[in-house]
Amino acid sequence: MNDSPRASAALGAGSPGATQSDLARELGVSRTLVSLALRDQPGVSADMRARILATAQRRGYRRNGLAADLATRRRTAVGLHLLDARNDIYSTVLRGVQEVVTDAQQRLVLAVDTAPGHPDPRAVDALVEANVGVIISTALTGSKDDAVALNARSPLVALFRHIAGVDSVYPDDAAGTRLALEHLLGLGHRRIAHLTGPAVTGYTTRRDTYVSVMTERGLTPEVIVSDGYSREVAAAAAADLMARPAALRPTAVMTHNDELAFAVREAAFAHGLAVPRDLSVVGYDNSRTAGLTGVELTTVDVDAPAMSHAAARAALRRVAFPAAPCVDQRFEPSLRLRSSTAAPV
Amino acid sequence: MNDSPRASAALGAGSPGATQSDLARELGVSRTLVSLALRDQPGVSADMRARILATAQRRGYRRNGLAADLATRRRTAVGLHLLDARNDIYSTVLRGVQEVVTDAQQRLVLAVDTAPGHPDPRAVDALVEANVGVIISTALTGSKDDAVALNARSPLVALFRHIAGVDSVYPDDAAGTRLALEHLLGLGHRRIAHLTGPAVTGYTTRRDTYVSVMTERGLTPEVIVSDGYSREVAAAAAADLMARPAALRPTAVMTHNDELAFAVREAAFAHGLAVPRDLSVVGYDNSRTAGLTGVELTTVDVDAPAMSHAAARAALRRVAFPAAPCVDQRFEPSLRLRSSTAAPV
DNA sequence: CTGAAAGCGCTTACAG
DNA sequence: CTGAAAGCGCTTACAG
Repeated sequence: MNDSPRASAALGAGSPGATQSDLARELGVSRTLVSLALRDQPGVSADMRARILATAQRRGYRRNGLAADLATRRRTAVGLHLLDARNDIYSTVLRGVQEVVTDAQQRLVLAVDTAPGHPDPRAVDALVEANVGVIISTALTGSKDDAVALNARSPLVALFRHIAGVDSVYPDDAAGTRLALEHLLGLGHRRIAHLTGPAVTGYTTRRDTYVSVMTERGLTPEVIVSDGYSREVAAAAAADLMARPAALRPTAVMTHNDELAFAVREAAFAHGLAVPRDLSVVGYDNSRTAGLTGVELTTVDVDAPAMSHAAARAALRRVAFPAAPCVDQRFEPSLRLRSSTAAPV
Repeated sequence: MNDSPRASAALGAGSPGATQSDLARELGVSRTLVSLALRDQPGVSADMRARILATAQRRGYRRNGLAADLATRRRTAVGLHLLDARNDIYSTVLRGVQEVVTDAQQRLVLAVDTAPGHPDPRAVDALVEANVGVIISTALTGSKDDAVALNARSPLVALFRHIAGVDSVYPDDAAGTRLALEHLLGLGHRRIAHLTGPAVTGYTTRRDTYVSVMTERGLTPEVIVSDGYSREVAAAAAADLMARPAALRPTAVMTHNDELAFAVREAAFAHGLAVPRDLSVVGYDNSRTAGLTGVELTTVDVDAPAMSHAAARAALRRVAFPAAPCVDQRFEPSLRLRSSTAAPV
């Protein structure tokens, strides 16, 4: 019952929140002194500092980080703007960002856009109202001008997208797409479709590159658009594709992300098609699920953990040095070969 | 270039942040009036209100929610304390909570405990310093006393765990475990092992029930402990189990969550065992991954989306009515039969 | 080394 | 309907 320091401290602390004023009053010193001591700033005698710290400890003092930010006129919290947390890749992002931000003892405020393709200004607004000093966004689906304008008001880190004039951490999507496509072409596929999300600005490199590569090779590109980026939403578009007669069906599908690839797989199975025998599927992201036995999705690995760490560090840097030059960090993707692809029969 | 209202608004807004004082000065009125008008409070003439709103709009005024909270001495933000965001189930929780919190126009502050089993007080402290009004925690791995003490300082909503005296939203784990076990027993399994996470207080109902049920039936329970709850960390324990000679190996494994079940599957495959022919596996959570073709994990469905919504509503209620009676919401799990279980050979 | 004053952006009584 | 004053919990010059 008494073996847990946290429990006893909490119990001893009594009701909510002693403030610096409370401590100052109890010790008969000024609030300034308390503030200085608590932050380990110079200008306090060792003796006084020790007394203040001890009292703070005993009273269970907890600093109000928000009030401190307000007084400082600094905004130190990091905002994270996610597209749809159900995608595996965003869990990875969340974890990566959280690790770095927590290490730096900073706050992480979250906003999730639930309607991808129709970016919700409320999500970003909420972050701005929460007074964050920087926003890491994986959901910059607007124009570059929009992003640059937003960046001018509230610093931005674009994750997974490159925007000149804004801190950007992103994969080389042209290279990644080529990798995937060349793999399929090398296998002998010619009817290769591309399943992508809603036609939002930004994040179009994968699609554009797909079209270019196909055209270069004298092949006909076919872009299928899903209403969203989650496997649930994409189910309809995938089902339509699989319902075609064999002659009109692609022999391979490359998707904008792994979630869409899962939708294609499920649709294929539902139509009695085997993967990769009747259909090759290659995803994009190398999410954790892609590697499970029984799934084994060939996919483009963008090293999401590394990119998330980089984005978080860029965010922290931006908060610390508002005038620092823009970060422009491009990651080279690699192809992760698994068993969802094979030569067409 | 000019078709986006957001872009033009942002561009027109100029540099960071007009405050209420700025608006008041520009209009030659008091700050009180501006504050009232902006919050749509009574006591402002329609005319004045319109002028204030228009100016706010034009200047790109953005309310500082933190300063408002400070002035009000109210804490309205919701803190979410997660165990390890990589588990599918936590993505679902995050999404569910976010939906409800966003609808209520509230802030969501996040903390993730990366070292489950060794709960990190920093994570909760960070939330408290962020001045949240309530913390939804899926990671209450301490004693009930600890939780009750914490609750006294900063309101808590226990998600996935029942703690008397604290708002709790949780599955009936005894029933869920029985469902899973009876399914395996009905299939004819007798050597059934249970894979669980680190021996932390809390979240022990599944394990305890497993032991009870096995004992009731005159069978020998065998609890295997993994160092953590993620598939990566559990790989070692799962590999040990699968490396046993067939006679000592269980014919079925029931796990504390789906992540651990995935670890068991992979270990089984790595040892040349087929699921369910050589080994039946039943998970717990019905995460999204469990339903993928090729995975098809039999698992206990706890309806995580519904529980997350309930937890978020409980949190909002607690912020609005600090003295409200405790929520105690128990969900009945159901068994989701898929193809990872079969009769032993 | 210590303290009194002013202010961050907001809201809440209290007067007029 | 409108405004002057005080305060939320903190920090930052500025004096002594």
